[in-house]
Amino acid sequence: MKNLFALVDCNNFYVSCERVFQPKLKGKPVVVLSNNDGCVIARSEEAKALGIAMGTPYFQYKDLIERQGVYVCSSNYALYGDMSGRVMSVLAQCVHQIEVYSIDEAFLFLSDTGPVISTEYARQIRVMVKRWTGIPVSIGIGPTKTLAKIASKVAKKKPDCGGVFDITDHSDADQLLDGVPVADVWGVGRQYAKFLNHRGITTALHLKNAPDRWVLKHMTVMGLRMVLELRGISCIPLKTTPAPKKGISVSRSFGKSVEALDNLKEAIATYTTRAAEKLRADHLIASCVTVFLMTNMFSDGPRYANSLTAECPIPTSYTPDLIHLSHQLLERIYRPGYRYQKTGVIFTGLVPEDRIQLNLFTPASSLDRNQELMHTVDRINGRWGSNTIFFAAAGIKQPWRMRRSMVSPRYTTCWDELPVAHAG
DNA sequence: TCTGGGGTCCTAGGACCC
DNA sequence: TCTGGGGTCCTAGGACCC
Repeated sequence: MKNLFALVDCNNFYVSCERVFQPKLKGKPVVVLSNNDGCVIARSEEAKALGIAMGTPYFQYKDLIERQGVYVCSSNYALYGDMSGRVMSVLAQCVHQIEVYSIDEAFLFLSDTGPVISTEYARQIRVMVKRWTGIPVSIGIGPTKTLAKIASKVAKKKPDCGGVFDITDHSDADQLLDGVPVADVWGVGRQYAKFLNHRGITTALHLKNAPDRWVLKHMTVMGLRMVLELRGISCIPLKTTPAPKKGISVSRSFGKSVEALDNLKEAIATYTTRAAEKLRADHLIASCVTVFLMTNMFSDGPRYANSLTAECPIPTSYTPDLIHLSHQLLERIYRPGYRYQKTGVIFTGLVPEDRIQLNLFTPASSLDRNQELMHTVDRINGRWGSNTIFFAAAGIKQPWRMRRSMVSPRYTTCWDELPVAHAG
């Protein structure tokens, strides 16, 4: 029996989302910025051709961007998340087993008992996704996830392959792997790339042929798994049901640095509120809360970073209790006299909400009341837009809010911002 | 002036126990 | 000079992903 993986990868996903609703951006250089308009996190092909690199701070390109007329978008995750869901639901209709790997990627499992394994079928999937969502994708096929990943990169680069590349069809896969820089292998990041290059392992083929024991010693079992996958031995199975979450966190950099404890408390209350919403959406309660804060680690000036974790008296998803706890933690790590750049909250020890352990002093009825209150708040905010009801602790003016100066409308998730079609 | 956010997994080393 | 051995659990830190 033959089993294969296909990796479906949306091309320049965030840029493609913007282009679906702003067709004037087609064929033009476009970049999408991270939160706070910090760095470039997506680029159109035209922007890549101008030499704009991934992850580089926006301000470094301001001149180039102005000179070349590059169109700039602040990131709009409400839009991208919604578009992602649409792409994934099309894919789910095409195969029996799918792993949604990230906002813009999914692995499909192809076996000869399921849908037909063929580049022809993959091309049909591609056309369907484009027609139904407007998003262009590339598809790579291989005997392991790692090889499917490599194949998808080839699919993007080869002009004549129609967006689909099957590495198992390739007459000389080794020659192909020799053309792939080792840094492009899934699982090889900056540190390993430096280490490997230093030792003469510069291509995917070199890594494939590296001795097992040496790899195990220097790159742990993760490295060995990568090598075996390059050899066509599948070690990383498809995860069709998402693993239960281990943590939920919300953090943001400030639009400009913050010194006052009161402002930090507003920010922490805001992030805690958001994180608690996520908890309840997943029907979870948190046993532990961590709060962290830090100054800007890039700038000169005095630096300070700290974090503190505490256990909840009883695991909960009740926003007021969580804000109370995170404020206590913040006050304990706050030091006056620093210009803070970022703070955040992390919930861990997540358990399903129906497994709540009562303690002796908390009557069950008050928990029910709290739960009902939160449920009502979530429903109202879900219906009328987030922050229709909010906690006073989050503040109103929020001078610390992040920058998002060039954000596009929430075309698909907000009634007031639907795209408008003009006749004639 | 201006450098994202939210996750995962693995390992080494310390604490603790018998 | 010279301080057991082996297991488990937890945490911090480091690597990675998109």
